[in-house]
Order: sequence, then C-alpha cells, then structure tokens
Amino acid sequence: MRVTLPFFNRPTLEVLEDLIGMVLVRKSSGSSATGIIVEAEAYRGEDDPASFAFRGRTKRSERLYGPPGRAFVYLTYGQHHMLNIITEREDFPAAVLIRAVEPREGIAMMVKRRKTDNLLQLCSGPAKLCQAFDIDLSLNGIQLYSPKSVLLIEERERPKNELAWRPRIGIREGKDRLWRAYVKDSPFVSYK
DNA sequence: TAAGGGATATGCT
DNA sequence: GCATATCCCTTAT
Repeated sequence: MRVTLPFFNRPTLEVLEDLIGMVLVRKSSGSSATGIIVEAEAYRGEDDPASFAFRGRTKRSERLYGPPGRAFVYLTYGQHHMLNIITEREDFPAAVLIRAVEPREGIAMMVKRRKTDNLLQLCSGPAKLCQAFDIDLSLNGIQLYSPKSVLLIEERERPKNELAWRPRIGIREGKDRLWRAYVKDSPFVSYK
C-alpha cells in the first residue's frame, strides 16, 4: 500500500500491522538515517487506559486528536523522546508508538549519537531510536507522508529474487491494554 | 536479574 | 507545590 494520508486514516490496529516492515527515514543536512520498523504499539481511543487520551483532551493528549499521518513526539522521564504516528480521523485520539527499528542507512551517525557500536543496542527501544535518529520535540506535528519531509515513512522496496519478503508478524494483546506488533525472530526488537 | 538514578513536561491537589 | 511518566543505563547482587 502506498503511504499517503489515507494510509494513516484507518483503524489503528490495521495501521499498526502494516507499519511493520516499512521504513523510517530521517533526513538531515545531506545524509539520511533509515531503518525498518520491527516493533510498534497501538494506543487508541479514550477508553484505552494506556493512552494519554484516557482522561480526555489535555495539553499532552491534544495532538492525538489531530489529523492522521503526523508525528506526535513527546518527552518522558525528563530525558527520553518518544515517536508516535497519529492514526484515524481527526478528533479520534489514536496513535502507533514506534518501539524499535532495524538500522539500515546512516549507521555510523547512529553509533555516534548513541555512543555505542552494538548494532542491537542502536534502535531497540522507543527512546533509543529517537536518539539514533535525532528525533526530538522540534519534529512534533511534522507530516510523515510528504517526500519533502525530514521525517517520513516509506514503503520498503521489494528485493529482487526474494518472493516472501514480508516479515513474519506477531501480535500480542495485553491484558487490559495495548496491542503490540513485532517481527518474529528479529534480534532488533526491544524485549528479550 | 534487580534496584536505583537520571531530569523535565505535564497534570493534579 | 508534588507526583508521575509509552525509558535507558549503570551498578550491584
């Protein structure tokens, strides 16, 4: 599926699953960092106790109610940035948290930002990938489907001679809360 | 594997 | 004012 506005304006659990295997691109002064999304988590509706929207519209949850296809970046624990992708129609609060990516391009830059050369430690966590991709509050609200954007989601090119290139996706349903999708057997996911 | 520190925007009293 | 948060890292058992 092509990544344009309608891609994000759909039920969050569908977007969640489709985002797995897609490419996160961060452009910065000439070079760019890219990675394949291998783990993500859904937050949807005011009835989801894990969502910022659980207690209604506040300054913090406001962007969840905004138009789909934009980034919702915020700071937690005073030092870690989180990247969410807004889904569903305007006024319905929902998003997908990007939890882990498999680093592809710009790895040298990521190593520098993360201060580790362990590939498995580069982007295996929501705050880790933000650090590796230089994502902070300045990118809050940015459009993710414009080719001009410095942060965007792209469809992965189908590799030649590889028939079954789509990743094997696992879905976990939390007890009373979140849904998490991940690439089965990927060493780049955040949990052990 | 477990425990504790870090450092700040946000919401609640 | 105070408590808490979609977490990471270091240090200690």
